[in-house]
Amino acid sequence: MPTAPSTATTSGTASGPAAGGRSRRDPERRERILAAAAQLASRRGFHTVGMADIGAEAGIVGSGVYRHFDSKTAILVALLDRVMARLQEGAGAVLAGPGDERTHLSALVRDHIRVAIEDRSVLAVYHREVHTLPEEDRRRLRRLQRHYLEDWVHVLSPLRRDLADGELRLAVHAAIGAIQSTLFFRSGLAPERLADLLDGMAHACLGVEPAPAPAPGPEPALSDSALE
Amino acid sequence: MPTAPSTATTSGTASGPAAGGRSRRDPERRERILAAAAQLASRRGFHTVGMADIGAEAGIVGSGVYRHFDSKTAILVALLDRVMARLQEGAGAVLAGPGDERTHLSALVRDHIRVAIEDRSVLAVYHREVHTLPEEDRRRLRRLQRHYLEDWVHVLSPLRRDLADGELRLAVHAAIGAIQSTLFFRSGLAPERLADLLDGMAHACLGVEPAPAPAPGPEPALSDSALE
DNA sequence: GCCACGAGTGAACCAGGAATCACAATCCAG
DNA sequence: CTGGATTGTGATTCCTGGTTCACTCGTGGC
Repeated sequence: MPTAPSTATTSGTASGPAAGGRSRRDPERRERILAAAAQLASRRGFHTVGMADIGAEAGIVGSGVYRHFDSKTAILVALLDRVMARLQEGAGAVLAGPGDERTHLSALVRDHIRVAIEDRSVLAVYHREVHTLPEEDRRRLRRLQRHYLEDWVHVLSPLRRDLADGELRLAVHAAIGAIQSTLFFRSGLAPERLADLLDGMAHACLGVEPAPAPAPGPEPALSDSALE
Repeated sequence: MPTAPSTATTSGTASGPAAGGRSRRDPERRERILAAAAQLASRRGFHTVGMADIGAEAGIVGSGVYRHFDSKTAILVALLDRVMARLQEGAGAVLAGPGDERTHLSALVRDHIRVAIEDRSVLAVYHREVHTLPEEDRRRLRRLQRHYLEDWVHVLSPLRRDLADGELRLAVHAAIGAIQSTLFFRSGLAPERLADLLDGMAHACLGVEPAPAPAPGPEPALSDSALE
């Protein structure tokens, strides 16, 4: 019925302008959408959540999402790009700082753990969905990922002269695998304890004694990131 | 057009009975389908591969798959059920055998590595797709998975009296995470070397010295399983 | 040899969900 | 205060891909 469109459409649902408490027009809607997508995708898998779901979780209707993203996959790409960027920045900062290889390596480990805890769900989505991306984006992200890994290998290499190149890579993958195992189950441990244990096991995989912890900077509260 | 159905339908395509070389009617078509699904899903993600793809890879047409499986998800369930069963059988055999806790734990590690190498792609699919399953199947598989993990924890517990319950679980997850990291990249290493390194790192995560290797049974050639 | 049945095929069906559109409400600039 | 740009909405379109169906072919038992 294209005619008579004004049959109390807006007042029909309970979620009118007065619903919830948030204003209708939200300046950080885009962030909310990303958070919603990350949350839902990490729980149910990206392809099983619809635009309607994402919208609903972000406080708008499905089609409204297209005001902020060109397509569904654009959301995914934005999400994965962001988490990859976080990892890179962290690694960059570590390697730019002072210290020998061992200190650097331990700092890399700690930073990865930090991201795994803070950006838990996004990193989980990354791990599960990179390979479903369209050719181009996948290639790009994979390249970044390779660079990131190369940083680890480069630092680990002088500490493990006994390992060949492929073996170094394997060790790095395993260490990261150990860390990221925490993405897929609820340990219930306190964040600090969790981080410590992961730290120990990652170092164990790498076969390197952890360097003494550096002076901890301003400590942001650990949670599942600003995104959520 | 229900009438006049005989417009040279069969002779149209070039893929007549003489195509390929395999006989048209294949007694192990079902296995071929599972292998195809595992292969494709591990590479591109289960939801991005269509029935047509699976069929094609298995040597038949898309709709033909329904002669062997009720639905697309039925294929996935069959796949995941099978790999979970493999893990369970392995663990069952280990625990039924002789030896103390350390021997058992090392055997569990080795068996998981075996499955990770032999059933590589299926295990990868499991890891990425369990949570997309319909409620019921997911619950069932998760329960089995929990039991399997409980076996590990139960054996590890007396060897790591210093760890609390949640911490034991974390260690087990991390060890398995380290092992399964091999599912997601090509190390290029020889299978034996790969297995040895993974063995070492898994034990390192668990904080337990590996028990001496048992007498190796009849050694089946390592490859990506009979499925592929 | 013949018949029944299982496996395979191509076409058609159909649902669900991504994307589009016209319109309403809101906010901001001038 | 007012007009334009922006954000949100509901309905509509459109298309991909899973599923069904009528039919054919090859095989194995009688």
